[in-house]
Amino acid sequence: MPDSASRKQVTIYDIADRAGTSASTVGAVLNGSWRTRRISENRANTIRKIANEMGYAPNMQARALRSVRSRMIGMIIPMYDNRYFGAIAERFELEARARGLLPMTSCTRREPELELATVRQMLSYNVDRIVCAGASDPDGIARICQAQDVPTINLDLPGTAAPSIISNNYTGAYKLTAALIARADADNRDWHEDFLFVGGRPTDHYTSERIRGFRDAIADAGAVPVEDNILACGYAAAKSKAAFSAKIESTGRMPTAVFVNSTISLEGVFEWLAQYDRAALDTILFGSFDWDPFAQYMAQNLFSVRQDVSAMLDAMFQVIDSDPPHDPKLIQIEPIVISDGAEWHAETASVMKSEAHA
Amino acid sequence: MPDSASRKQVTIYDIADRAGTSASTVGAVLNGSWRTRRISENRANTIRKIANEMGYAPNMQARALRSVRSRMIGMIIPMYDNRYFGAIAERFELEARARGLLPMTSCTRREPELELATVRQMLSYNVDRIVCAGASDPDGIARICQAQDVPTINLDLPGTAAPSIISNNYTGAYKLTAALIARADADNRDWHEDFLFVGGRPTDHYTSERIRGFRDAIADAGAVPVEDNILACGYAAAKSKAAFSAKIESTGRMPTAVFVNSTISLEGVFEWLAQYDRAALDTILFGSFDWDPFAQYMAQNLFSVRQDVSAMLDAMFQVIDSDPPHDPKLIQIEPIVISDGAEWHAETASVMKSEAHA
DNA sequence: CTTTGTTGCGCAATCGATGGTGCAAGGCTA
DNA sequence: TAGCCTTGCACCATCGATTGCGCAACAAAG
Repeated sequence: MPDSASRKQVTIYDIADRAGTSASTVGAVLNGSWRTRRISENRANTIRKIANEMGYAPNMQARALRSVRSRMIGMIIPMYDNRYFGAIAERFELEARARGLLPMTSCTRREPELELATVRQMLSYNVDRIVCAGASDPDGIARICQAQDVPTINLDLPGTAAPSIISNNYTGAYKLTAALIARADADNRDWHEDFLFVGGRPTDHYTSERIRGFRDAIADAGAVPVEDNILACGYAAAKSKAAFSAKIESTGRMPTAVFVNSTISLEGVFEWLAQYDRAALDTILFGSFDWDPFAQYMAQNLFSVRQDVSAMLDAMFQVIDSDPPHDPKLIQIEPIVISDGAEWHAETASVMKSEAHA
Repeated sequence: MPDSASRKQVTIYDIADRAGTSASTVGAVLNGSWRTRRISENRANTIRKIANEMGYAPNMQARALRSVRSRMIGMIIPMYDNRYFGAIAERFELEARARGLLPMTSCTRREPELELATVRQMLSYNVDRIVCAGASDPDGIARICQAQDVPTINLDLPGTAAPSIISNNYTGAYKLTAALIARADADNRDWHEDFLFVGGRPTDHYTSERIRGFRDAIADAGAVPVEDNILACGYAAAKSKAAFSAKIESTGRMPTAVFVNSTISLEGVFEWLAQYDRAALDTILFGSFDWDPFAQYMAQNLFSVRQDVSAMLDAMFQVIDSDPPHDPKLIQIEPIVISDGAEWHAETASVMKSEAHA
């Protein structure tokens, strides 16, 4: 029916013509406000029928222009290259769509400039809300968005200017460390001098919390954390590989246990071992903060922290759905420690001294 | 400056007020059409200065409403849970942004219904173009989009109604199979009866092409492909695990080599081996169609096909940028075989009989 | 001093949906 | 039968950017 050049989309005006009514009536019927506008049941039915026949779909640009709300929700996320962020993106899209929102996710590679540019671009399109997952500067983004009355919410990394939903990195690291210690003790292996922490930046929230959990778990096991064993060398595989390599060279022996701070850093450690000491893959106790299916099968003794993406996103959408809006507050979700594909339960959890924020 | 409720965004009217000119002049200056509208250099400069001061950003909804083009480009993709699609999404966003387009990627979980619904939703927002990556029914989608004059382009899976950029699955599978055979021969191991193909659906394009490459490589090596060894059991890890398990039980021995059709299927195979025969991880020759960093370190002898995402997306954007638009045509990009982290070169490549499409 | 051109810019319609307001027709009461 | 209320709908301004058209001012030409 629509001739190629002239008419691209069916509009309420087209429907109004066919139905012999006005566009405002059609609009009211099709957007659901017809009851309050006192359109008769009959007319509503005819209009809906015609709209169906003609294949009407609202022009969201026009709707957004007029009503200010666009029904789009944006999300920035560092990258898609690990299971954690992949799962976040997937779940986010699912939940957004379930609410009739158009999800717009964009990966910003942990580059602060790109994060800001992307947020500004999203604001240009009048997104109703922005989720900042693992953003470098969530408060800066929140400020820009607040200027345009667009609420934000932080995921994975906390901010002070908007509600934040994050994993409890402290307890996750504590439990992971405790699990490695329990296994080492069970195997009668001495870990006191040979327990490494590899990867991450000491300045970021994740890493500082995880190091705190690592230290506390060691201390609670009656040992003294060896500061030289904490190699917060950055995340990149190449960096963790280099740091691990240097450490091995300087001590001249393999560690008993290694806490690796991110799967990307774990890649580096595994690459080194696959290259220079394959056998060690079966003897070293690995702890990985973040889970990956292959990593899980790779080493004999790998414990992983799997962040509870479901729970995090449920909590986030609960905040989003809430009315009136939440104050900025921090919600921490407990991650899960996994060993051999199953959840690991800390018998030692009770000895944890301080779960509170530092 | 803007009081919270009244003014959310700076508009061309605000700027016009301040500059003492008309909105159309401001609009022309800020969208670049001012030269053809004969606005003086001076005025253009003042307007730009004021726009900067006031932090102007165009309302894309309004622009799209008027000019029909939205400067958004959509992409549907099956999932984010492997490196291949993750890399595609990341690269797509990068290139789109470089062209001033807002990328909108959405994962549709290989569900045809969800794919169509998502496409329709994107059309509602007037996206300028849609990329169908790994879509179940690219031609169906193309038809819907053509009705609204929105061009589509297929990635990863071909269609007939729009240009398609895909990996050469046939040569990839051929080379991967040849690499495994070469290794087995070098090790003096008999593979003739013990070469499995695991994973995928025999009806989909990927799988049928890869099976064809698998068969041809075996035939070209002078053997007869064993049909019972082709376990196209679906992709899911649980399915490949079950199929692999059943095969082992029925033959009572480990295969010499396994061609695994997707990393997700590889997960299932590795899971079974990690559970029941860890030692076999170091003896079986694995071929994985798709690359994963951990899988790469996992087994002693793993060859992977890494699809050339860079080349694919370059080719795709070349088609997108081209004017006049391309006819539907198929562009095949050669994937890369990787062994021990480095590209593997087929000495045997020359014996490949038919690289042509079946 | 009139005609013809050029430069520089403003006016107003337009895209499609929304929602305030107005108004006719019919029913009901006084 | 006038007055009033309810029902049912249409009219029109509006959101912000784009664009065809027109017109004033000034210069150059005749």
